Amino acid sequence: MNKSDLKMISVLERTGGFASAQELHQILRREGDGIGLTTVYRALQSLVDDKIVDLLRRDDGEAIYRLCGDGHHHHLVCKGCGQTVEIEGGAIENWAKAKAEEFGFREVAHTAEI
Amino acid sequence: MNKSDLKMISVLERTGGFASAQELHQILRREGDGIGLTTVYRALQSLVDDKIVDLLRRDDGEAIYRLCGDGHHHHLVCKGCGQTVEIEGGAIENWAKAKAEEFGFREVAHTAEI
DNA sequence: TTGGAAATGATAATCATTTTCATTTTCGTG
DNA sequence: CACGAAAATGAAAATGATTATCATTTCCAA
Repeated sequence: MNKSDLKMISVLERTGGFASAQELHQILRREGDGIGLTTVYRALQSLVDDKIVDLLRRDDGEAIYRLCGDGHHHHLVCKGCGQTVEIEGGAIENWAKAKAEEFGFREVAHTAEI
Repeated sequence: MNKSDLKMISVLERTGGFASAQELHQILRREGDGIGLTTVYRALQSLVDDKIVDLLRRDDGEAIYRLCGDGHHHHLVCKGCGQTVEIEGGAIENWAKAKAEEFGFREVAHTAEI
């Protein structure tokens, strides 16, 4: 956990939602931070390894990141107008957990895009 | 729906599971088909547009394709040993549909990774 | 047969991500 | 403080999937 890691956590806290490495790099640059793209990728990878950050994928395959644990939730996104609704995912959690136990899996993680 | 499209459907039928464009191209080449990589990408894109093929993403972001409609299902994949279990997804379907209607969305599509 | 539209594929361009590698910073120890 | 090793950094090049170009070939209706 070095200076760059903390910097990335800070940006992710400020931006809230999801952001790609490239976007996070641009944001930091705009704020006057001369951090390099390489370091951004390295820090994010390190945070993902430490389970501090979640790694997801956009439709085009680009990696996007967000802080873990700020209350797990799901979204409904309209592909037409882009409107987003945040919803609680209790049902899907339970379904996943039940199915996992049924088949003898542990430590279940999941993502759901509706 | 041209000759290349049909060729791609045929390979996808033969390979069964998921495969990337590069892999499908190699398979065809191995079989003596001189089809070009460009055409493979174009045919797959066309099939996705026509809802004949599903486009998913591997963990590393690479696009993988499979035929739609061979019975919709879900998988549990152990991140440790790679073992895969296929399961029916009735519960998650229903949850998605219910939530979508609750918020006034239509034409719901989804993917779930457990 | 023929003329034009659609299909094809080699090649180059794009773009995110990873590697390489030389330089700088950090830090413990004498 | 001074020194050196180890970690961190970032510029630049390499990689690999995907897309855009564009000249050529195949199809097909008139």
